[in-house]
Amino acid sequence: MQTAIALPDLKKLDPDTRIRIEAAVLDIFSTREFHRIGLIEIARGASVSLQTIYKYYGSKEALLFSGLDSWLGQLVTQMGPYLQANGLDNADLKQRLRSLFDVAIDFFERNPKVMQIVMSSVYLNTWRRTAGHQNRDFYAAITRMFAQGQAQGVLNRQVSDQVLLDYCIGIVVRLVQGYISRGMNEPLMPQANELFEMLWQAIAARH
Amino acid sequence: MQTAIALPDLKKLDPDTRIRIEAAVLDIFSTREFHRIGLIEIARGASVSLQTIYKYYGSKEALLFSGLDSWLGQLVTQMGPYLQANGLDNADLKQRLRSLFDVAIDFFERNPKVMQIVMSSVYLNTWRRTAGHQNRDFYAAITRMFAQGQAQGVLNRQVSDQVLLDYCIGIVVRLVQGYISRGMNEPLMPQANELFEMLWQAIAARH
Amino acid sequence: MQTAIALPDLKKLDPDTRIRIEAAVLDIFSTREFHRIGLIEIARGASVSLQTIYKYYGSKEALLFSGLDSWLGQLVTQMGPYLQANGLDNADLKQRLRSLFDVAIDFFERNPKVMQIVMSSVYLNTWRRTAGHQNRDFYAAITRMFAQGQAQGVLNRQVSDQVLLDYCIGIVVRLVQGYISRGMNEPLMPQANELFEMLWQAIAARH
Amino acid sequence: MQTAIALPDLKKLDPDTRIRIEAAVLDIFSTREFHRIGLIEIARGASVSLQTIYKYYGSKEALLFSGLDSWLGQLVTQMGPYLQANGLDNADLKQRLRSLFDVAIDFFERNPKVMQIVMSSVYLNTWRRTAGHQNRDFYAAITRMFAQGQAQGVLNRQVSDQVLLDYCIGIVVRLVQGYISRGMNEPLMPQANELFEMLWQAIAARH
DNA sequence: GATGAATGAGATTTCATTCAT
DNA sequence: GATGAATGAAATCTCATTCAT
Repeated sequence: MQTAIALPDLKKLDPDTRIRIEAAVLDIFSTREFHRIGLIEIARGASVSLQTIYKYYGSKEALLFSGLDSWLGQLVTQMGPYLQANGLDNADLKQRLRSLFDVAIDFFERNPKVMQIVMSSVYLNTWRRTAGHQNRDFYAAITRMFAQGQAQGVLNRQVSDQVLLDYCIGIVVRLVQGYISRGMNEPLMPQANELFEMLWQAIAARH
Repeated sequence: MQTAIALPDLKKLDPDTRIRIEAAVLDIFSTREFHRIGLIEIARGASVSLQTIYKYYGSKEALLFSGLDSWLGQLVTQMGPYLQANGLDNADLKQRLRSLFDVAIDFFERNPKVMQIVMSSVYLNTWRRTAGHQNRDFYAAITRMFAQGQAQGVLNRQVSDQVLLDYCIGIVVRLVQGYISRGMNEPLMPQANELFEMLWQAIAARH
Repeated sequence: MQTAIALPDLKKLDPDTRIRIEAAVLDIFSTREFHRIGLIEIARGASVSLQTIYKYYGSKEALLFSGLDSWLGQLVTQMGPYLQANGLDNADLKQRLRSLFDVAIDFFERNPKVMQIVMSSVYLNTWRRTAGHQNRDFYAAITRMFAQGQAQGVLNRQVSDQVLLDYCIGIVVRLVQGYISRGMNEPLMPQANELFEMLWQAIAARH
Repeated sequence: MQTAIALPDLKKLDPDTRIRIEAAVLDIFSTREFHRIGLIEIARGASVSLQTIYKYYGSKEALLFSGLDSWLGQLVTQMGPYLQANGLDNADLKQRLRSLFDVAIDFFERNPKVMQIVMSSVYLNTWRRTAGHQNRDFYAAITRMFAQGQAQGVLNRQVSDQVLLDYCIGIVVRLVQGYISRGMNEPLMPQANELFEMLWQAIAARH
């Protein structure tokens, strides 16, 4: 009977304090596993008291997920322009997906700690259950995008839009993980053309 | 200064006991997050004493990774025939990859708990650091396979063999995760033809 | 190195507010142990802010002792007439002690909460260290009274005046405590004649 | 709705450990008020872990009361011979009360910390509610003793046996408190003859 | 191999006290 | 005077890990 972890009300938290806390979360949770991290460490890292953290975040898990949501929110924000577009033609779709791809790759190359957190601390399961608003909106928008692409015959119709999305996310996530675990040499952006083209081959309609 | 977790010496452990322990690990670690699971629960589930677990596995983390390694070892074993092949031609490569794809999909559909553990308990980072023997061999073998494919011009040469592998693993892992988080309705095997073809489009050489 | 708790300066506190605070202290501290009582409870009970309490009383302990001092001050006030008398003969002394006894018994029967505070919240030690003005004066006056009684041969000279006082206080306090812990049935006043006579037998000079 | 604090099961606690814990409780709780004492201090003082204390005592309050009960149990044990006597005549009763008086005075002079705990940390109210076995038995036995004394006309019949007991306890407790707060100079034992005679005058039947 | 007890660490909560507004 | 937020400290609990039997 696993319940979604409610994201706390952070509106009343001093923005500056919030920034310090989220920075500490990013810094620390990206270095070690969840259970090897003590909240006092986070508190000290953010120069706040443990109680402040508990007041606004409620629990260790909620703190982590809230932080994660915040950063991924930034990613989603950057993706916004390419998600919302309305007049949608074939060329456009590929172009927009390419932009989304670039935004994602670029985001994680500039914020590898976010992916490191996902890799070292986040339980994908629990995370998905979390009520990330941006998460929800993002999924809705991008799923719609894929569905339209299929309707127009640009994208593969043999599989569901969900599956198309899985290919994209699976590839992007793994590329970034590989980049990080190979020590962050060989950045991905320079190869973006080719990398995206491969992705596109996977999901495009085949005549 | 993160050290790899040494996999313990399980040879002396009564095989029957070991089976009970690994079954309990699979059952329990697949239900909740790592830090929400108590080892007594595992011990009771396997009808062994806590000390037996500590004696042979050494720590909670090692227990989990050891179990994971064991199951993934089964996967690798099933993949064996298609990895080792020597006389290798073009048609053959696609065929073998397809077989590997099928083995993987089939394995996770029959053992969803293994993937659930990966999703809910495993820190990908730490896991990778783990000295999984089969892991190592598997990576070596499959990387060689991709490299050969590239050498023969069957696979895309614009990117490294590592990246080709990332595409494959990223896609398979995400497909299975999606299958599970969508409630394990819509099995993947029936769509395997199309799913693999999409994957192949991504990694195949484009003329 | 235990320091006496300074009683705060309450002159500037609005008398009405002060009454409400002391009433709340009496009500609440008489129900539970000191450490089970939160100051917010007191603040709310008195309809004042926490800061008002801190401003005028300084600490939880000081608040309690200040209240206690205030009520015991009332007791001492009522005792005043019998303490100050100057022309002092034998009959007079017994009479005056009897009056003091009656005043005390009557006071605690009408204000059982005061004794309940002593029983449930007060650390006798700390309390004694407290700079209760009335306390000091009272002790001085009554000790003088006993000393005079001994000088005149009315009271037992084998022991110090301090000890005589201990007998009186010990008996009165315990009688009231018994009355309260037996549920405040069987009031003491109706038996005051006999109860005091017993006390008198203890401290009177024996020929 | 105040419930009595259940005294924990200490049978399984290593006797040596128990002694160290009770010694630490006696030492530390006698110095400061209950809420100024941290359990870690006790734990360190007894060279045990906090968890051991929680396991066997359950809470800070229970720890204190358990210790108190243990020491007062020693007092009751020493009183035993004089409480149980069966052939009971007049002279005997006074003699036995005198012995009890001596035992009590002597006990507290040798263990002033026990009384200091009562004075500085114990909430008399809560304490009384505590299920001290020895407590209960002691009260039963001594009350019976007083009742018999009244029946034989040796003790004052104008008041209840309860009240007689209150006089005795009130006097003894206050004498000891006075002894301690006057710095434990002037020991009480040398004056025991006179002190007890005064007490006896209070409770004996007057012809 | 097992069983029981002890320990250290850290999560979480409550609260006195302090500060800024 | 008041209100809201922050802090430090300590109570309490759970659990991985270790030890002794």
